[in-house]
Parts: sequence; structure tokens; C-alpha cells
Amino acid sequence: MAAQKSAQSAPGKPAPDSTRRSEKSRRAIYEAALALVVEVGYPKTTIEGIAARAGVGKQTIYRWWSSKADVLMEAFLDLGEQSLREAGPVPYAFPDTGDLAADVKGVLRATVDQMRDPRFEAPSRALAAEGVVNEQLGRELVAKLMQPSLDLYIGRLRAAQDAGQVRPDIDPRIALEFFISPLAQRWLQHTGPISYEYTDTLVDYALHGLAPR
Amino acid sequence: MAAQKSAQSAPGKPAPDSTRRSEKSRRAIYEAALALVVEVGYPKTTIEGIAARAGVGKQTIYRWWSSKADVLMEAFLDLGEQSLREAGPVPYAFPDTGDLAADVKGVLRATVDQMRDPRFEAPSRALAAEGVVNEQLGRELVAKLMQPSLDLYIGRLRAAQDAGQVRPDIDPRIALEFFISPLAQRWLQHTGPISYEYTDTLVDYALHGLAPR
Amino acid sequence: MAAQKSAQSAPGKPAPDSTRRSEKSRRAIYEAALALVVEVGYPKTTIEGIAARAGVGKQTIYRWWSSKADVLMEAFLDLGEQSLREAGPVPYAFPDTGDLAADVKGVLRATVDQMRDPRFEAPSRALAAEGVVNEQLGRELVAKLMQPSLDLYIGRLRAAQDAGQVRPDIDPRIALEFFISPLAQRWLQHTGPISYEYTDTLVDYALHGLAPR
Amino acid sequence: MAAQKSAQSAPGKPAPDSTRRSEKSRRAIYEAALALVVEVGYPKTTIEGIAARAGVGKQTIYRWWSSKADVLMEAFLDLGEQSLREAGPVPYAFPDTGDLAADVKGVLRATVDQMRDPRFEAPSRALAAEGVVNEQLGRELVAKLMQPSLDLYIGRLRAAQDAGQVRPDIDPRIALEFFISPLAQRWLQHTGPISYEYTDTLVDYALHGLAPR
DNA sequence: CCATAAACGAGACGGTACGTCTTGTCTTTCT
DNA sequence: AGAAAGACAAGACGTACCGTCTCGTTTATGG
Repeated sequence: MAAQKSAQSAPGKPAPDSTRRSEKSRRAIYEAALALVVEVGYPKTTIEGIAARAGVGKQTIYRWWSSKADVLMEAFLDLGEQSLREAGPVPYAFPDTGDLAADVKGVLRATVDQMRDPRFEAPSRALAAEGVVNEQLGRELVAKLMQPSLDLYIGRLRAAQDAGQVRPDIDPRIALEFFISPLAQRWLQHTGPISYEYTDTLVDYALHGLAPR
Repeated sequence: MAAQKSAQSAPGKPAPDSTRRSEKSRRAIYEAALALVVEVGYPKTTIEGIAARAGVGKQTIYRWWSSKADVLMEAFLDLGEQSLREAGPVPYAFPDTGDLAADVKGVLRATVDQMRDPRFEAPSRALAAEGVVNEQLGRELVAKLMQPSLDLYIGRLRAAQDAGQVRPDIDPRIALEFFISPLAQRWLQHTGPISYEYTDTLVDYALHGLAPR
Repeated sequence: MAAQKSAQSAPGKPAPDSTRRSEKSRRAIYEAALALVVEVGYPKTTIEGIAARAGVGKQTIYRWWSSKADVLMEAFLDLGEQSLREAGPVPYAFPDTGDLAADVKGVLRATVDQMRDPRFEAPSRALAAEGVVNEQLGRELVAKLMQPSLDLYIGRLRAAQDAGQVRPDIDPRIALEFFISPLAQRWLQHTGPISYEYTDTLVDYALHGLAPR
Repeated sequence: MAAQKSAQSAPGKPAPDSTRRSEKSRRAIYEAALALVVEVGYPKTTIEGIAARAGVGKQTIYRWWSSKADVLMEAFLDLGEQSLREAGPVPYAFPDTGDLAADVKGVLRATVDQMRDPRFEAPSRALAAEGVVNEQLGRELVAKLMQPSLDLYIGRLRAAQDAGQVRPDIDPRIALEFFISPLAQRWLQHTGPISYEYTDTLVDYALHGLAPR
């Protein structure tokens, strides 16, 4: 079991033994990384700074992560998992009251709230920016951070199709982008203001189309 | 507008005299910056590298621009203007054949083509990433790079409203996001593949809505 | 002698039990240390490198030695003892044929040979250098490595005094330096070439003086 | 002249322009290096420490010197030149009163004094140790630091030969080692105490030989 | 003859320093 | 005065070792 990493490939490094990893250090690094990104911004957050703030040797970071972005991604994922654990036993499900519009509006309002939380905003902006330029990281972000949420949208949209509230020929993977992408772009690229009213409007437009009926 | 830097206030700097600026250096810097971003990527593009490649002193860059992103933005804007000048006398107008769906599909296909051009992709990704994290730069990007295109969409949508092809209560500034944002997000965040088929679908879904009629 | 470390005082360390010490590890460490000093030089010889090459944990080195120089000194002493054991039952005595000049010349020629042996040269240079800067180690080196040889010189010079070949008012502890120090300095500090002719000349000059008689 | 370095060989570095070198920084580096060696010892003197103490960037050290030892050597040479400049117009000549023994004894007593001066001792020990292990540096040390003094001895011994106080067949380059090497070894390797009496004895023994006349 | 305690190999840890790279400023020399 | 050139102070990078500190795993009695 200890050989699983050395087994397949890279002859370069001896692969650290993760069973001996210091949990305390890992948590301290997560906290330091998130705090620094919030306080001084991502570009001024340095690995040295994280190490110093976490009371950890630099090597301990380089041993387990490959880059600043990698640290931050795990820290952010961990933050998410923590929130979930605190949230309770049925943490993350898309509401289904039978009213698709209302359900999606509710979820989007929660998303808007999250986007305004500085503890969430700073690291997720940083990661998104990194992912724009670094495709590999970008794909990891999508898979680990976004996909779970997207799957919930897909599930809800499928249910709506079964209930006859969404046309059956619609691809839910594309349909969900009408709710998410405009909001994401406004937020990421500062192309426009974000509000409950705005997201409500998105849902209405998307469901009923731009063309007159 | 060129005086914003020399502005009355800041006593620190003597404000360079832009009339004596070397046009040759400026062009060389633009070309070096764009070439480096394409060749080695944005993070490995350094001011020193640009200066060296342009055969220019570092101070010449620092004198006229405030950051690497600033250089790249102007270089990219310049690139755009160049393309326009080459394109001819009626360069940039949204087609209006009377068929909104067809017109928008055509424009989006052109956008897809552009996204696949490496000369465009590298710098615009870099700028977008920078703008995600740096709000000021982000707003500048939106204003200088994106807004002109968005305005064309708004114009076309208004025309469509006048022609009764789009409901009059629709806000065109929001409606255009259904065409642009999903594509932008797939491209920027690598959340999905990009194709003509995809953008065509976007237009159809957006115009007629997800709900059955 | 083995108890000097466990000595009553320092409460810090539990003092390792030297009776349970692994002989195999000790020898492996000696060999690794000497080999590395020869192969990569003293400054690039690291404790980690010695441990790795010896197939030994770092702590096994830190348990028994206080520094890299300490390891090397013991390894070198051990090397000397090994040579002696191999040399036979009457290993180390200063020749006394009655001809002081011839005897000393012979011993110095052997010293010259030794100085040219790379297996001897690398570690002894390293130790000498360390001893120059670290007085405590220097004194240990003198006591353990040099003094035995010096005593043989002193013995031979005393015999020469008894035989009337050396003036009785001469201090043998100083006299021996005329034979040893010039050679040592040429070797250590690269101040001049070393040859049998040179050491022969030293003996002649030293015995008969520089001034005309 | 500025091209002498780039001229012959190594294609690696662009060779800094020594005409633009900061004299202030150089002096500050010399002072910091010497002070640190005296205060904390050579092994604990680090390039970072020198840079910090001198108020200088690390690169300024790496630009002009190749190693810690190199810095220290130049600093020490500079110290020597400074002393000479302060000493006056006829700074460095071997005394020649006609009495060789007295002259050499006087010079050796001055050497003993110098060896006891901590400002001299720390750096010269460090350099000597470095030179023992690093032949190239060792040869530079000999050539730049020791040779001038040795030449004075040679000159004085030649004069003594002319005056009939030293046998004409004696090689002065070897003879001088009888005065210098024993003292150097005692000092460097801590093989024995150093005193005026000791150096006086060396001179007497060397001039008249160990053997009875 | 096994229990137990020490030494052992391995290597993660908090640190320090390395030598390199880049930043943004400053200075020199040329045009 | 702008520009090319590049030295400078500053400081982060990623690497290498330091010496300490666990971890299981031998190993070697001594109860």
C-alpha cells in the first residue's frame, strides 16, 4: 500500500508517506492560506508567508502541494466540507417543492449571498483566476468544486422534465448554464451588478424565453 | 485623458512628456508582450523579459505603464484596433438580416472561431484572469474591451424588440448574457466543450425558453 | 570512558546504552563518511548523505556523534587503527639505526607518501581545516591523531641527544617542528611542492643550521 | 577592458560592468563580513547575514563574488591595504640591522602580536581553513596574502648570505620555513603555545642547527 | 522463552541558508 | 528630456540540510 505512488510512474521523488502526515500542520496551513488570501490578496499571498503564519517549515508545504494554487484549492475544499459538516446530516440537496422557478430562484439567492461573503469571495476569485490561465488546475476546480453543484441542478431539471415543467428535448447540462453562467460572469468579470432581482429575472427569462409566445 | 497621471495632485513624479515618447519603443513593447504571452504564458512573461525582447530599457516600460497587466491590456487593445483597420471601412456592426436567431448564431460562431485562435486566446485569458482578481483592471477591461461588443448585442436586441421578435418587457442587457455568458464560462473555466452546435443550441433555448409552450 | 555522556549532570538526555550499539552500523557509517569525503569533498559530505549511504537512520548518527567532524575524526582514527592491525605486530616505532639524519629522512619520506594517498589526504585535510577554526576539535585532533607520532619523534631525538648527535640543551618538542612543520605547511596550505628531496633538505638544514660553521 | 571577462570564455553570464559598481556597497560588505566573522565565527557567517548587515541585496554580493570565502578574502586583503596606507609611506620592509637573528626575532614577535589580535585572527583562521580544503582558494591566498611577506624573508636571507651570515648553498625559500612554519602550525593547529620566547628559540635553533658543532 | 525496552531504519517536522529570479528605483551615458 | 543599459535593495522562489521528533521493526537480553 505504501508503494502505490512509487509504483506507477515518476522516478523523481520518493513520494512522502501520507500516513505520517501531521494533521495539525495541514489544518494550520489551510487556515493561514485562507486568511492571507482574504487579508492581503492572492498575489501577495506567498508560500513563505503561509508557512510563517502557519508556524510550519516551507518544505512541509512543498512536500504535500505542488503550488500556491494547489494549497488554496485544498484549503477551500476543506472549508466547504467543514461548512457541510456543520450544516447537519442532510446538507446538500436541491430543493424540490414542485415549483421549479421558485426552487431555482431560492438556490440562486443563496449563491448571491455566498458571493458576497468575503471569506468565500477572496479564495474563490483567486482560484477561478488561476483556473482561467492554468487549464489543468481549471479542470480540477471544475471537477472538485463545481461539478457537485452542477449535478444537483441537472437532477432538479430532470425532475422538472418528468413533471412536464421543462421541455423533454432540453439538455439539462446546457439549460443550467442559463441560471449559472450569467451570474458567474457578472461576478467574476465585474460586468454588472448582482442582486436577488437580477437572478429572479434570469430564471424567468430562461424558463419562458425571450421571444413572445 | 492622457493627463490622468500627471494630474495636479501627486507631487512625487515629474510626469513624463508624452509628446516626446518613442513610438518605435511602444510598438516593440506591444509585440514583445503579446509574443511572450503566447510563447511562454502569462505568469512567465516578465517585465524584464518584455524589455529585453523589445530591446528597450526597463524604465521605458515603467515610465509609461503601471503593471504587466497594463502593458498587456494596451497591447491587446492595439492588436484589436489593428485588426479593425485591416478589416476595412465598415468593420464592426452586428448583422441584421431580420432573422434574429440566425444573426446571433452567426456572431457566436465568429466568437467561437476567435476563441480558438491562439494569438487571441493567450492574452485574453491572461487579461480575464487578471481582471477576476483585480477589480480595477477588470472594470477597465469590461469598459474598453467588452462593452463595445455588448452594445452591438443590445442594439440588435432592441431592433428585434421593435420587430416584435423579442418581448418588449425584456431587458436587452440581461438577455444578451444568455448568448454570451454560457459560452464565456465554458471557455474561461473549461466547464465544457465549445462548438457551433453548442452556440446554436444556446440561441434556440434562449429565444424559446426551457418551459413548454 | 563510555559514561562521559551519561555523566551525572545534564538532565536533558537519557544517555544511550553503548553496550547495545550496532557494530554493523558504526562500520557502515565510517566507510560511508570516508568514501563521501574522498568522492565529493568534505563540504558536500552531509550527515544525511552519510546516513543514506550507510543505510542508517540519521538519528543513529546523532545518537553517537555530535557533528560531521566528529564522525569523520573517529572514522579516520579507525582507519588508522585498521592499517596498524594489518601492518603487523610491531607496528609503530621510530627507526633507530644510530644515524639520526637517515632515520628522520626515512620517516619523512613515508609521511610524504601518505600525504599523496587520496584515501588519507581527503579526510585529513578536512579534519585539519575543521581544527583550524574549531579549537576544541583541533585539540582533540592533536591529542588523538598527532601526539602519538610526535612522541615518537621526541623519543628518537632524546636518544640522539644521549648519543651526542643532538645538543643536550635542545628541546626536542621544538626541534621536531623543524622536520614536521615546514612539510605540514607546504601540504596544508599549498605553499610549495613536496618531494623526498625537499624533506631530505629539511633534515640537513635543521641538523646543521643555516649559519656557517 | 570591460570586456575582459566576457572575452575569453564562459557564455553563461553577461559579466557585470565594474565601472558602475557601487563603492559604498563594497565597503559596507567588507565591513560586515569582517565584523561577522569576528562576532559569530566563520561557519555562522552567512551571505544573507552579510547582506543584511551591510544593508545590501544578496544579489549585489553574488554579482561580484563567487563565494563567502571569496568575499572574506577580498575584505581581508582590503583590511591589510588599509593598515598599510595608515602606516605611512615606507610601510613594509624587512628590518636589516646587520644582525640577522635580531631582525628575524623582531619580525616574528610582530607576527606573534598579530596572531593574538582578534580582528586579524578570526578572518585569517577562517581563510586558512578554507584554503586547506579548497586548493584553488588556497593558492590564491598564498599568492595574494602570504607571498609578499615571504619575499621579504627571502630578500633578508639573501642579504645575510651576501654578508656571510648564512651559508651560500642554503635555499632561502626553504630556510624561511624554519622561522615561519613551526609558528604557523602551532597557531593554526593549536599544537603548542606561542610566545616571544618560543619564536626566539626557533631562530636560534634554525641558525645554529640541532647538531653539536 | 518470551516480555520488554533500547537501538534501529525511516522519514516528517520546524527551521535556516542557499543561489536564482524578478520587481521597481536609481544612475550613467548617449542621442 | 527620453531612452538603453544595467546596478541596486528587496524579497520570494524552490531546494538542500540541519537537528529533533515520532513511528513501527528488529534485536538482545534478563525475569
